[in-house]
Amino acid sequence: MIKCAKCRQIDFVQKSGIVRGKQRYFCKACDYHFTLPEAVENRKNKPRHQVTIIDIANELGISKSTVSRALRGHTDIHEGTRKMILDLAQQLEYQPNPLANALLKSRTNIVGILVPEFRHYFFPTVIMGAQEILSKAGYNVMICQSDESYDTEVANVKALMNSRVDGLLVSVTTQTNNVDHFRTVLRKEVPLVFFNRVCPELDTPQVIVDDYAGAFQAVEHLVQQGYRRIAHLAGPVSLLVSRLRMKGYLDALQKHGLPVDNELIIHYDLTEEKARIYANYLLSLPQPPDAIFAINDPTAIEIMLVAKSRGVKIPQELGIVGFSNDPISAIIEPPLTTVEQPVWEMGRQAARILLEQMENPRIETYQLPTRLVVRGSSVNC
Amino acid sequence: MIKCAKCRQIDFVQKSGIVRGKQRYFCKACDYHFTLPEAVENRKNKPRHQVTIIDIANELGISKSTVSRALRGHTDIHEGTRKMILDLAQQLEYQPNPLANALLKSRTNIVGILVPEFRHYFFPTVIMGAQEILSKAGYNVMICQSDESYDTEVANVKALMNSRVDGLLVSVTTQTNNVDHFRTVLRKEVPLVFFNRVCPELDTPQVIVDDYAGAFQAVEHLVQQGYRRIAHLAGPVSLLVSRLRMKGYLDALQKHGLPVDNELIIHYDLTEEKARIYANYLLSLPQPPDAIFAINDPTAIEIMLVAKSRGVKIPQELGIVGFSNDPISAIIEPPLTTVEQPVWEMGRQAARILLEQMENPRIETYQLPTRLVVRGSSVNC
DNA sequence: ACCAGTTTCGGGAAAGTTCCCGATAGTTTT
DNA sequence: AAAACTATCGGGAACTTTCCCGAAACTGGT
Repeated sequence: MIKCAKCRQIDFVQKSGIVRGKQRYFCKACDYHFTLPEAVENRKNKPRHQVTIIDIANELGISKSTVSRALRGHTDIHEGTRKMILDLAQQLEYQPNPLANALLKSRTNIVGILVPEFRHYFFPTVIMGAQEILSKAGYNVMICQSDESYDTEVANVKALMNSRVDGLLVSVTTQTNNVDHFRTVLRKEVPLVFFNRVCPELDTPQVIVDDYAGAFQAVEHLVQQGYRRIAHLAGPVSLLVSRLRMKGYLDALQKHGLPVDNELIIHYDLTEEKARIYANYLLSLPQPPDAIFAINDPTAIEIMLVAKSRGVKIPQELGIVGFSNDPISAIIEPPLTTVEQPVWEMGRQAARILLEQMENPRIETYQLPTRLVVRGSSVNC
Repeated sequence: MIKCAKCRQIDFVQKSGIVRGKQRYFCKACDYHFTLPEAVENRKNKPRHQVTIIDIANELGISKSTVSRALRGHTDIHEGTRKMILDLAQQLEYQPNPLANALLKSRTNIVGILVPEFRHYFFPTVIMGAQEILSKAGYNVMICQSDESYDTEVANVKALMNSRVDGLLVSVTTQTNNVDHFRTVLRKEVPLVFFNRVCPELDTPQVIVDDYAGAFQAVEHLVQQGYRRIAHLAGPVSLLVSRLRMKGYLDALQKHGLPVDNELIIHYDLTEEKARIYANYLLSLPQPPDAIFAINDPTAIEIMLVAKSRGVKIPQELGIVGFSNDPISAIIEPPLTTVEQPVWEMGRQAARILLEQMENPRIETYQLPTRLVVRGSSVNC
C-alpha cells in the first residue's frame, strides 16, 4: 500500500488521478495530495558548472556580497580579505558571468554593426576601424550583413535589438526606403549612428564624407583633362550618397558650361551584373560618352573590364574615375583615378560618436574630407 | 527629535555614527539601529522598462508561469487563455529577454568567429558562408580579428569565452605556436572548429582544402608550361597550410626531375611589405627563378606588382601561380593562374560541423576539393 | 455524494551578479 | 564609560525567464 508523504499513514490514502503520466494520491487524513518521488538517478546532471562568486564565498566561509565587493574593487572591505578572495579567484580561474550582469544592468556591452555587404574593401575596413575603438572601450561587436535586402535588414535589426545590443552602427541597403525599423530602435532609446549610407530623415548622428566636393573635383578633373561627354553611373536615388555625388557631378558640368545629357545618367542598384549591363549600354550608344564617373570603385572597375572587353582604350577613348580608393584601384591596369575617402577613420569616427551618444545624445552630421587621387585611367595626354 | 522607526518613541533614540554619509540612530528601548528614510524623489528612475512576462501577467491577472507557457507554445493551457495572452503580447510588442534565458540555460545562441584579418577576399567570404548557416540555425555571430598577433588572439579567445559563446570558429595567426588558450576552450567543453589555418595537434574538427593536391597541380602546371626554375614564396612553417602546399611543391618538382634549390624557397609572415621584399630578393638573384608559386593570391599579386615595376615580363620571363582564386585574380593584368578553393563553402561546412559538434562531438578532419584555374600569368606560349 | 481522472493554473526555485542597507565589532571622543 | 563614530561584513532584493510540482476546478461515472 501507499504511505502518505505527510502523516506516514497508509489507511486514508486513495488514488487521485494521473498527472503528467504519474499516479497521484490523496490522503484523507491530512487532506494532502502527493505523488511518489522519483528515483534519485536522473536528477542532478548539471554538466559543466562555471565557478561562481558563490563558490568562492562558500570556500572562504564568507558572503557573496563580500566577494563581489572584493572583485569589483569596491571600498568597504578589509585589505586582507580582499587579497584572500583575489587569490582564490585566480586559483579557481574565476570568470565573472557577463550574462548575469547584463540581465541585472540591462547592458550587454555589445554593439551591433549592420552593413549591406562585406565582399569589397569598403565595409570590412570601416568595421575594422569601428572595432578598434569599440574594443578599446570594452565593447564586443556583433556584425550582420543585410545583403542589400530590405527584408534582411529589418530582420537583422530585430535580431540585434532582441540580443539587447547597447548601440547600433548602420549603413542601409539600396532598397531601404521605409525606415520604421530604425524608428523603433530610436523609440527604445538605443543609440544609433549611421555611416556612409545614412538616413537623414532620422534624428540621429550620421557620418559621411564630403561626397559633393569629392564628386565635383572628380568631374572637374575629367573636364580639365579634355573629356566633354561625361557619363555618370550613379547609385540608387534612395541613397543620400548617390544624390550628393550626383549633385557634384551636375554642378561641375554646369560650372564648365557642359550640357547635361540625361541619357548619360544612370541610377542603378550597385550589383555587379547591372554595372556590366549599363556599362555596355553606355558604350554602345550612338554617341557614347568619352568619360564615366562611377559612384564607387567596384563600379568603375566593372566599367573598365567591360571597356577592355570591347576594345575601348582607357584613357584615350574613355576616361574613368571612381570613388573610395580601394586598394585594387592602384593595382588594376591602368590604375584608376578615384576619390579617396578616409574609410578606416570613418569607422573610428562612427564608433566614437556612438560611444559619446551613450553618454549624452546629440544629433549631428559629421563630415570627413575627401581627396582626388589622379592615376592613369583619366589622364588623357 | 528623532522618532524610533520601530517603537515610534523618541526618548531613547541617540545618534550612532555615520554610515555612507547618512546619520544613523540607535533606539535603546527596542535595541534597534536605523537611518532616516530618503525622500521619495530620487528613487524609482528606471528609464526604459522593457515589457516583461510579468507585465503581461499582471495586466491579465494571471501568473507569469501561465504566460510563459502560452508564449512557449506549451501544452497544459486553455486555448482561450493562450489567445488572450498572445494578443496582449503582440499589442504590447513583447520581446522575450534573451539574457534571462541565457543565464538560466547557460546558452547565449552566439557563435564566435576568430580570424587573423579581413582585409582580403578570403576571410570575409568564409565568414559570410558560416553566417548563412548559423543564422539559419538561430545563432548570432560575434566576429573578432586577431590582426595576425598572437597576443590579440589570446585576448580575443578570452573575450569570446567570457561572453559565453556557444561555439567557436577559428583560423589562427601566423604567430600561433602555443595553443594553450584553445586547450582551455576545449577543457570548458565549448565546441571549437578550426578552418583553413588549423591546429592539427588539438583534438577537435578541422576544415581544410586539399592543399597538397592544389599545390602539386599548380607546380606541375608550371613545369608543363616549360618553367624550370620554380621558386616558392611560402607561408610560415607554423601553419599546416604552408607545410602542405610546400610538400605539394616539392613533390611536383621531384616527380618531374627538377632539383630543389633552397635559395628559391622562402617562408614569410604573409605581410605585404615582406612579400615585396622577398619578391625583389628573388628577382635580383644571380640566377633568378623563371616562375614563382605563391602561397596565396595576395602574395602572388604583390609579386606581380614587383615584377612589373622591375620590367620583368609576365608570363614570358616569369610565370606566376597563386592560391585561392580571389576575384581580383581575374581582373589583374595579366590574369592570375591560381588554385581555386571553395571559400564560401568552407565557411558553410565549418558552421555545419560546429552545429553538429554541439549535438554529438566527433573529431574529424574535413577536406574540400581544389581546382586549378589556368590564366595568363603562367601560360608561356 | 463520492471517487477517479483530466485540464488548467499558480507558487517558487534557479541562474549569477550587483547593490542597498542593516548589523556587528572595534575605536575614538567626551 | 557612555556616546559617537569607523571599518567591515551579511542578508536579501532585483533582473527575467523556465520549469518542476503541487493544487484547484472541472468532467463523468458510479
